[in-house]
Amino acid sequence: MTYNGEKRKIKAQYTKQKIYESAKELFASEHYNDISVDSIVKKAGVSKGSFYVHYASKEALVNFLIEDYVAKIDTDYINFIHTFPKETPTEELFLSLIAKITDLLMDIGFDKIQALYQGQITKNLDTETVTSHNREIYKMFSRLLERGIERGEFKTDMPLNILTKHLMMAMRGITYEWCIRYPNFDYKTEALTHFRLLLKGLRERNTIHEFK
Amino acid sequence: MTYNGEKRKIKAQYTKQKIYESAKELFASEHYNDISVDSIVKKAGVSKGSFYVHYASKEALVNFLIEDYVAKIDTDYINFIHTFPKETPTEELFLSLIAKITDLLMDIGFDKIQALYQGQITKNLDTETVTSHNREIYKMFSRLLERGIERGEFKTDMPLNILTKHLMMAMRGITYEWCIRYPNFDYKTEALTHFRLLLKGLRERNTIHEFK
Amino acid sequence: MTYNGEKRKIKAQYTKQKIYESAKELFASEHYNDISVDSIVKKAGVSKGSFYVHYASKEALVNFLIEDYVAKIDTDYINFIHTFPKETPTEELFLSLIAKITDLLMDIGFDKIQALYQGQITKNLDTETVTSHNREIYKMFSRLLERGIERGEFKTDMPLNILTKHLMMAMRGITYEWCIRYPNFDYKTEALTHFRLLLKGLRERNTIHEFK
Amino acid sequence: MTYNGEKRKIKAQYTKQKIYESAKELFASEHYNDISVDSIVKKAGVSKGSFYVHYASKEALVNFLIEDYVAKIDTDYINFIHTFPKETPTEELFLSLIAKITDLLMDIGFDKIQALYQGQITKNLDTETVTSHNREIYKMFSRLLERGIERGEFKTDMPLNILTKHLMMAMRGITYEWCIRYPNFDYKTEALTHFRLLLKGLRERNTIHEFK
DNA sequence: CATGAATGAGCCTTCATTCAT
DNA sequence: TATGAATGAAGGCTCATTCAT
Repeated sequence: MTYNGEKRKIKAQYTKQKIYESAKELFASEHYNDISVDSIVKKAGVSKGSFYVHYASKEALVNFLIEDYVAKIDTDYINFIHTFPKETPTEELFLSLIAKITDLLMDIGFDKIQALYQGQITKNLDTETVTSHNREIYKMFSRLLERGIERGEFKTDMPLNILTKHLMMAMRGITYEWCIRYPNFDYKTEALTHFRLLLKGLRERNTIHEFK
Repeated sequence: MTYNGEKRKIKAQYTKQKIYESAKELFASEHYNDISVDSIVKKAGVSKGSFYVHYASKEALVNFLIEDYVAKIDTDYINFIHTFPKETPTEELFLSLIAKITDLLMDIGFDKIQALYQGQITKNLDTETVTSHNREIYKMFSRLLERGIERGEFKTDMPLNILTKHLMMAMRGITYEWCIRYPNFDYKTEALTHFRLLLKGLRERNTIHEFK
Repeated sequence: MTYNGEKRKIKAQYTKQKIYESAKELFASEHYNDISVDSIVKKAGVSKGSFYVHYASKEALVNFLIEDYVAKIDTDYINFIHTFPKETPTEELFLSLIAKITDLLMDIGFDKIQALYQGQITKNLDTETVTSHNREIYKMFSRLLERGIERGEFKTDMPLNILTKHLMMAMRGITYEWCIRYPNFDYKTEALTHFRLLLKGLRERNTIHEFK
Repeated sequence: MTYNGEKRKIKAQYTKQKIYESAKELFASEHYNDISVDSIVKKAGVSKGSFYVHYASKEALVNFLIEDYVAKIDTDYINFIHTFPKETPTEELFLSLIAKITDLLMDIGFDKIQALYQGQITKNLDTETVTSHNREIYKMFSRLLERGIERGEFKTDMPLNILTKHLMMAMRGITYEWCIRYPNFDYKTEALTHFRLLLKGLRERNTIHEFK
């Protein structure tokens, strides 16, 4: 390993990064199908050949991009619950989490999220990574539900994991709605309203009749 | 006028149909963006020029495709409620409608619905027809909710139209989920479960605590 | 020749005429290259097949069109000179003729004339007919020049036919200018000014009268 | 930087040149509208993609073609007058300029000029560059007229700029004539004859000298 | 005579990928 | 590593002409 070799490696890394950042920005500002290798390398100020030195294909880069988004989303949830006092009602915690998620996604940017959802349905994108991201949210949802049930706030005859999946599906549904209604859709407010509606059905009560 | 060419007209109609069917099949088997006029005419066994004799543009044909799906969907809802006895609980009616919708969409075919949802988020497609289709479901949902409230089965502090919109959003969300999880997603069952969950929150009861 | 045969002939003539008229209008309203057989038959309300029954090709029809314009232009020149009293100065006659020509061409319409000039330079059009039209103007110019010379108003050391050709070329040049400058070009005024300039060079030196 | 690829650059330039030359030849041998990217690349022996590596569009290439013609035209006028002795009659200077212009245009080639005039009347071409070229000729004409008037050789009651415009129009008219009469039109001779005629009208009346 | 469906070459442009330098 | 010229299939669409009815 010579000094020169080290330098080259660093420079190469820098080039790769430039390509990556350019793609990221384009990904944010345009529709998925409008992004071309040409536009990426032009923005990055590198040659097309360089692109293929660092990434096997356009699709490969896009996959990295997705993973990155996912990683960012995952970042902050982890210790979320611990910031709340123990006596906080679980429903309140839940709605706070929803608010946090919507804030985060809006922070990431509508365009990227739309691209993500487009990608998912177009199947051009690897859903593996996206699914893995959801695992983090899944864990949060699951924990909160568990907490609610343990504390006697929630009651359900569904298995916990099934219930969790449905709440996640609801969250995704709202996000899809945001994607197709933007900008005429108040993402956060609608999400909160929707989850209030959903959680209502989980509340413990003394009613008797159970639907079939 | 003997030069009316009845035979030719029939043959022409056949050609148009062939193109239509080919597009339909491709639409079902491939991703929306992968469908080309070339692929359509090749499959139909006609010339490219022929395509443009019968359809103004590729987009026009796709719109016809969508409209037909939508028309098919609309067909059967109309007299749906009337097939049920008066004493049927509204929640049961509701779930039957959900079952009907999912049956219908599955009947139309996963591929077309996916294309529809793809189109909506990609904004390449005219959402006009789709929106109008939803109006029919909207009316059904709204009517059922009204019925439930009137009969003292449902209770809500939300305005009716807001509530209706949220239920529709939920339905769309489930359908989106179907689109991205297919074939590992039991559309009908999941939809029913999800709406059971949702409707639970609407049930009249004697509980006191109201969230915030 | 049966009655039916007669009727058919008449109807056929009518169809041909309809096609002709439609082409004429399109010729007037659009650029030459934008006229398609499709647009012509659509406007005429006949079938494409009919077009080829009556005209061998698109080009053939266009040639007929040109001939028609030319014929119209020719119509009125013929007895032009005779409407003026014998004592009218030839220069005045000349300028009147220029005014008449420009009036006529403007009456025919800028678009058609432009198409004509376009056609001439693009060589898609048969220049035969156009050339023949010019023969009429040629005759007029030639006669007037002769009159001027005979009456001692004009003087030139050029042969009459050469001189005539140059005046015609000037006329065409002005018209070309009109075509490329339209609508910011006062065709008639500029033509008159230009010919005043040209004719000045022909005036006999000891003549006194200054035109207008 | 050893990956500069000097050789490749040279080869690329050669390719670009090949495309350019092919377009030039087609431009010369065919009608403007018949030139296609396909025909150009076929003649050049390169791929269609290559075309778009070197030129943004077909129109862009055509514009380069025009600009180059124009640039060539502009080249030599500048110091033209100074090559003549001070005592040279202005009319003689004028006719020399006309001769120079016709020589130049013939040198550039009939085909290109025809394309230019075609483009101007078809309005498909940007007239910007063409108009700017004319500015140079305009200046020359204007200067010569001024000289003639100052030296008492010319006399006119028209404003200088109007007169200049008419002379330019005459020049253009002759060139248009050349375009539509070629090859049966002696461009240079006719232009000289025509301007002799025109300038005759400008001569001061008491001057004696008769040009050649 | 009239019809209009059918043709297919042609149009300009885009783009992911390859490879000699 | 880096370059960018070169590729060529593919994209949607136009249009003069033909021909079976």
